[in-house]
Amino acid sequence: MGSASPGLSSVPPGRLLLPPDTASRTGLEKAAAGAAGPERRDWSPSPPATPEQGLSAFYLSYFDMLYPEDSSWAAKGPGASTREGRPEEPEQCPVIDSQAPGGSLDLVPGGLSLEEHSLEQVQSMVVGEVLKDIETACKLLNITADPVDWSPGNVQKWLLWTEHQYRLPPVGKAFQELGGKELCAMSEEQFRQRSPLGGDVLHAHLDIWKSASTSEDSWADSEVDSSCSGQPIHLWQFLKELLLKPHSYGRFIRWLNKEKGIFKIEDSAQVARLWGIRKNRPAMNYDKLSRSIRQYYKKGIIRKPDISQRLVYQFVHPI
DNA sequence: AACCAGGATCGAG
DNA sequence: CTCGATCCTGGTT
Repeated sequence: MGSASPGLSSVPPGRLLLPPDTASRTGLEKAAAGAAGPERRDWSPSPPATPEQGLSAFYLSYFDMLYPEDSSWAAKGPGASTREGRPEEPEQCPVIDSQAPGGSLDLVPGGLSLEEHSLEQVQSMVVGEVLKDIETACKLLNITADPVDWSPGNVQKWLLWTEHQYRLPPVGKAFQELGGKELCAMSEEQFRQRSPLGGDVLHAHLDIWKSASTSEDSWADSEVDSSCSGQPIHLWQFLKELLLKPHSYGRFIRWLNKEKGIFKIEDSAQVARLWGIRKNRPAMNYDKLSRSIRQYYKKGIIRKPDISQRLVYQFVHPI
């Protein structure tokens, strides 16, 4: 049992989307069941705050892949009742800190909608993971994150890789000569026609890439703009800004406990880079950024949480 | 090696 | 004067 459930933040880059030998089977099914059927993904207790259509569809499935063991509430019999046995809303999501499995963090004081808050944190984390994995895959395959830009060769690479990751029957031939644009325009039905066995799953994964890359775009241009508001922005404001958009920045910085204002910087270099861009300070790095954060200690704006962890800070006056 | 704490200095506003 | 950038020393993980 120890083999599964990898430490999330310490996963080797080679892992990519899902450990082939642990959760591959179930994860695959979930990916198909969760992401492929966007019509009936009403599992979310509260409507997502963002307009992104596809994203919420694969939170569930992805969450499953990441936590093959702890997802009993969504577990379906292998191959059994896939369509009927639709998972209930998660009553209580497992604590989702990357490390610190033992003490970890106390989620929510209790009382109000625990599911919503936990769900939010799950979402921001999962989105971060998804984007990270896609980023890794892009580097590995030397393709862009946006499938629309893929050449026929890129499409083949992606197919090969996805087939390999998810143990799908090889279907490259069926999609030969197709560019990214055509691929993205294809319906799930058309995918199935070309590949009766794994077509629906492929389509589901392409969907994930599509929605992930659109959120990437919004990240790209919002990092330039929004400084045009005028007066100089404060670091703490900037950090809250990033935290407000987990879809865009969730892989860089995210809430560990929004109610308490506890957040974690997941990618210190990237956060520093964004801050440098915003302030037009190309030499910015995390060393300097963190020094500025430390200046907030005495001003009572940010502090270290009670249980001090690396890269984890806390707003003194959370909203 | 990366993170953390905090003193010192400097420039912009 | 405030705020943040930069640099630095020294400690911790």
